[in-house]
Amino acid sequence: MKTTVIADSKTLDIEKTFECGQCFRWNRVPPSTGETVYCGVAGRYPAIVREAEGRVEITSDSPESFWHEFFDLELDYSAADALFSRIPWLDGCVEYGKGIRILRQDPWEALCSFIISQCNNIARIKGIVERFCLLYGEPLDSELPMKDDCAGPAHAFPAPEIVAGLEPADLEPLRAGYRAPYLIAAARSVCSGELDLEVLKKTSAEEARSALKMLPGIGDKVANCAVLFGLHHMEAFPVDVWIRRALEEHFPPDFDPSSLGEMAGLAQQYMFYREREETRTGKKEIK
DNA sequence: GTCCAGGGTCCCA
DNA sequence: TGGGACCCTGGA
Repeated sequence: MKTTVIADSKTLDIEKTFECGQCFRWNRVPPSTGETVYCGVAGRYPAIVREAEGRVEITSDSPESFWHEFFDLELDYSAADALFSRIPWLDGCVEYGKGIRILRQDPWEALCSFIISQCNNIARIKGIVERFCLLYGEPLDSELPMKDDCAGPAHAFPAPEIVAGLEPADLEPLRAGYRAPYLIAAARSVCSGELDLEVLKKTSAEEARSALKMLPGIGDKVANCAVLFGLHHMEAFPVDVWIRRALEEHFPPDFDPSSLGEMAGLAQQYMFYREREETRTGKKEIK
């Protein structure tokens, strides 16, 4: 177990990164003075991430290189930021969202998380994911001093091999409703080799999207989220109710998000974060 | 207590 | 192309 500094807090803003809706397994620990602390699990590594005095440090068992990759610190966002900053309203989103990183999450976990997300709110999505991990995820050995809402031993995300052997009734405790059969179908497709998520990382975003949409319960939105957040195809641009509202309100009717280029997904996260934060903090009324 | 919307998808007219 | 059904929950 060791603690290492992985970034300055301008490059990586952990609050924005964990709260911009791309991940569901990181929880804020009630704040003590002057620091922001989250705990969660990435892959098989439980971790505590702390931001204070302009630095982000991580306590975990995993090598520093793992976290560099997870937080996408190798990729330079500055050219994309500059491009987005030339577009009215989106320039403000860049300012608002500076420090967001598109996490390199496990593709299977991302796929399941966004299957669960459909027609659901973020608090409930997190609850379902949490119960899923507790019930069917492998308990992880860790000396990490989990505390408060991170209490108890951490669990890995349930492996597709486990989920493939389940029946919808086995998932009833999740209270995932009609989404439960979709999770099982996805797991069976992965286990049979029909759907190979590692291969889809290397194909085009379009090919990956089409392959995912063959599965039941996966339409445009969920497929795009899995492609962006799980496969790290940065040009994917998921359109949900928040983004639709933003596009209608702030862009010309013929605006094509693909004009935002190969990093369009980053713009999507900036927009999503601004829309949600402004609504949450009351700077903006919901229509 | 009721009502409604929540990072959708699918099916059928 | 549009509307309803699908599960369930937190907040108004």
